[in-house]
Amino acid sequence: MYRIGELAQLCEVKADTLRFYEKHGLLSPSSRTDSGYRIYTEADAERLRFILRAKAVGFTLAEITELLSIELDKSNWACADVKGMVDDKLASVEAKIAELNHFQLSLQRLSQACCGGPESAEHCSILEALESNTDSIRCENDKHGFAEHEFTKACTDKQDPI
Amino acid sequence: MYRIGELAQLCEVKADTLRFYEKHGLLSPSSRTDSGYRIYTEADAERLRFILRAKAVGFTLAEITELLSIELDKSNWACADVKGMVDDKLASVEAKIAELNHFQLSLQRLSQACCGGPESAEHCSILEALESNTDSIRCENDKHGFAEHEFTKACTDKQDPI
DNA sequence: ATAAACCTTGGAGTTGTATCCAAGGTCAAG
DNA sequence: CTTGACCTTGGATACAACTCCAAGGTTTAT
Repeated sequence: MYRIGELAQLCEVKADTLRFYEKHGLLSPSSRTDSGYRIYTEADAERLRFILRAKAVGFTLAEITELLSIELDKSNWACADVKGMVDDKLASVEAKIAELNHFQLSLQRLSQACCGGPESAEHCSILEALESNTDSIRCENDKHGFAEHEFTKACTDKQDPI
Repeated sequence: MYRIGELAQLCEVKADTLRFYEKHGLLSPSSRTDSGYRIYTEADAERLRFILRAKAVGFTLAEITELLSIELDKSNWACADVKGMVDDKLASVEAKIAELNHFQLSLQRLSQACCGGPESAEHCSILEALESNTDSIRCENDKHGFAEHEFTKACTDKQDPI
C-alpha cells in the first residue's frame, strides 16, 4: 500500500504524473483513505510499471491505454492484435528515424561547408544555402577576404565528401 | 505580388500557415490592399522559401526566427554563430535519433518474440515482456498449446539474435 | 446583379505529456 | 498545539506547429 508520493518516488515519476494518469484513465488507485488520500496497492504499482515499460519502448499514452485493455482481457485478443500494435509502432518509429536521418545529413553538410570562425557571416555558406534552393553547398573558402593561410584550413580540412 | 492564396499555392503551404507565420513574426506581407488583403512581394516569397528550407533541415520556428534575424543583419554576426546553431541542432537531432533507435531495437525484439498468429494473447510474449522487468524476452514457442507443427514456425524462424 | 471564390478577424481546437498553482485539508513529531 | 510535510481539487500553463471555424467583407466572372 502506497500513498501517491510513495508510489511516485518508488517508480521515479512525479505525483502529478500519477494524478494525470488517473485523469486519463490509465491508472486509478484501488482505494482511498477516509480523508480522501489515494491508496495504491502492489497491483497498482505493477500496472504503473507496465505503463512505464510501454512508454520506454515508445508507445504513447493512448496506445498504452489500448495495451492495458488488452492486458486485462487477454483471452479475447489474439497475438496478431498485439504484434500488430508493435509493428505499427515500429513502422512509425522507423519513419521518424528516416526523417531525422535526413535532417542529420543536411545539417552535417551545412556544418561542413562553414568555417565556423569569427569572420562576418556575410559570406556564410550556411546562410547562402538557406537563401537558394541549390542542393549543393559551396564551401566558403576564400570568400571571407582574409589572408588565405589564416582561415581556409577548417574548410579544406572538411572537404571530404560524406 | 501575390495574394495570400497565391503565395500559399506557390510554396505549397496553407494560407492559414502564412497567417500563423505572420502572427509569430516570421513573415509579414510587405503591404495590404485598400480593402485589407495581404500583398506579398517576391522578397516576401524568398523569405518564405528561406523559412521552408530551414524547416526542411529540422529547425523549429523559434530557431528560424533567430536565423532570420541573423540573415537580416549578417555583418553583425560571425560564422561561428551560425555554425553553432547548426551544430546544436545536429546534436539534438542525433540525440533524438539515438532515442528512437532504442525504441526501434526494443520493438524489433518484441515483434520477433511474438508469433503474431490468431492464438489467444494469454501467452503473448509481448505482453509478458511488458509485465515483467526482464530485459530478455522469451519466445512464445509452445506456449499456445496448439499442435507444434502448426504454430511454431514463425517464432523459430526469427530466433536469430539481433 | 448575383454567385462563386476569395479574403478578413479573433479565437478555439488538436496532439502529447505533463507541470504548476492556489486554497485548503490531514497527519506525525516534538 | 503548532509546525512542516504531505495530501486534496480544479484549472491554468507550457511546448510546437498548425488547423479550423464563424461571421462577415471583396473580387471576379457570367
